[in-house]
Amino acid sequence: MGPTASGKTDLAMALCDHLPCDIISVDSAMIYRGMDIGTAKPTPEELERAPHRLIDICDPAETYSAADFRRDALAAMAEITAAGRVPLLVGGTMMYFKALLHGMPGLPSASPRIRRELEEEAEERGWDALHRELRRQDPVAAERIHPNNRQRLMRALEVLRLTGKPISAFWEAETGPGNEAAEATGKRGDIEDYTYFTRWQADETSLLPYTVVQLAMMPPERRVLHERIRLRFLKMLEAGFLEEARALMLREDLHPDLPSMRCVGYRQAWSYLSGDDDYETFVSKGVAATRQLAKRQLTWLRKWSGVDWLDSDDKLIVEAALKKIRLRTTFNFDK
RNA sequence: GCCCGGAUAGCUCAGUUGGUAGAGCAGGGGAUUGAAAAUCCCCGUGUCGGUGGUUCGAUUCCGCCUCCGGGCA
Repeated sequence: MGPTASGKTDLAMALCDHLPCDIISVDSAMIYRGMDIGTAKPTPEELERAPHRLIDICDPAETYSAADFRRDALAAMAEITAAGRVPLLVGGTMMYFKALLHGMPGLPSASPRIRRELEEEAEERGWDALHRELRRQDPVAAERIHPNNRQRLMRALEVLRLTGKPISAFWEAETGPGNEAAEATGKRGDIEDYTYFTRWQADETSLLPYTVVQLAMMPPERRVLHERIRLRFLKMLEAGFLEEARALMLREDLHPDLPSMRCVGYRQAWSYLSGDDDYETFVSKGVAATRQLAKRQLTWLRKWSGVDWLDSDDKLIVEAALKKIRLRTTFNFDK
């Protein structure tokens, strides 16, 4: 784990030279085909050397979710371990790590139809009215969801309409065993991807049937990371990032509101290529958006429990990582 | 050389009828339960270019100086 541009891919590939590992990407942007340069995806040569799973699994017109990731990652981990090897999960999408480690309550999948309806209602009645509706039907959720946060507000109302239950009941279900709401939900036939774990333990990683070693990497100083981010963005431009973005834009079926096109860099490239920003503005916005992403990733990591920290500037980072792995696991890597 | 504008937060600028100032962006902190590289919340002291003068008090008015635009020679 680590913020963008901290060097996760390099370390992971080096670890593969020492350990019988197969890599699983934990990255909500690298899942998209045709989005290579801007996502800092490993090169074809690197992928040849160290194959990554869960890369290039979606078309940019598609959506993917944390729950999809959890399902796919668990399947990949089962395959890898069945082959006697060790899954190495590498990425910076902390929500995916969380979904994998802690599980997800049995919530219904997104419904484009209901989201469209809610958008239309908001158009007529205003978003405040929708928040007041949530406050009436699910005061617990309304308390935790800021009225300005339309995305979450919409999700809470969506769950309410799909299941007739407040989303907060599912949150509570996750933190205790044998919860009534969770069990009731489990019996519903219209709920997909039922992944709720009734087994609940205090240990943060206990939901997975694996020994988990969590390594987080980051430069000791933020400004070092900022400089790496700037240089990497300039490198992407040299490598033809704008041509890649233009090719996506030329597709009739893609638009700027898609999750894929909202990815850092692609969103700013879209504005530039549409003529909304000049080149200089595009570059500075792209770099700033990447810094902001790194900041949010660090907010997750700072409070993450059970991580071993690595200094990404450390020349001996591979050795340091190996040491921590040996310390925390009984797996015999020498065999 | 002369004339006219500018000079205020890291950047772009607003403002102060004279009582030491505030927006956007950037930056920092936080939240995060099926869009998460998403979405949202909170955080604003800076010799108001320098220096003299007027004034109880100047970032604000006046003089000079420096720098940056633009114009005229």
